[in-house]
Amino acid sequence: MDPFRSAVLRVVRAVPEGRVVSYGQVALLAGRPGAARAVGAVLRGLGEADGDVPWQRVVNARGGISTYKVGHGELQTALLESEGVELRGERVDMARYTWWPDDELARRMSGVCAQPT
DNA sequence: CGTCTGACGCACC
DNA sequence: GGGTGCGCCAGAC
Repeated sequence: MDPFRSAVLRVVRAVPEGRVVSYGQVALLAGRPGAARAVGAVLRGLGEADGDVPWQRVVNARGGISTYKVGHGELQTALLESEGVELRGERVDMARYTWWPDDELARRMSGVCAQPT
């Protein structure tokens, strides 16, 4: 009942363990390029029923942990490290951990998943 | 409708 | 590297 929210959760759920994506990336993959802030708003509203959404794999474009602003920075960092993502200071090495769906997966996500060249 | 807000991003300085 | 400003989208009033 909320296309945007559904698309966001679908994309985030597709991110593999040990990999990360940025808010802007999620927005793009969800079919709303530019709606990075709105993605954060969706994740901010996650509840108990969304326990299968790996929100910790979403960081900002520079690999920074944005959840410190809402008091979840320590938790997110711990969760990421527990799945093998190394943090340099308070940031993730995006060149090394960023995930993009391959064509096959993109097809399965049945959305507007244009992959940047 | 108009305004404000923010788990953002980018161009600048 | 840090800091500022502005545009962005979706929601809440």
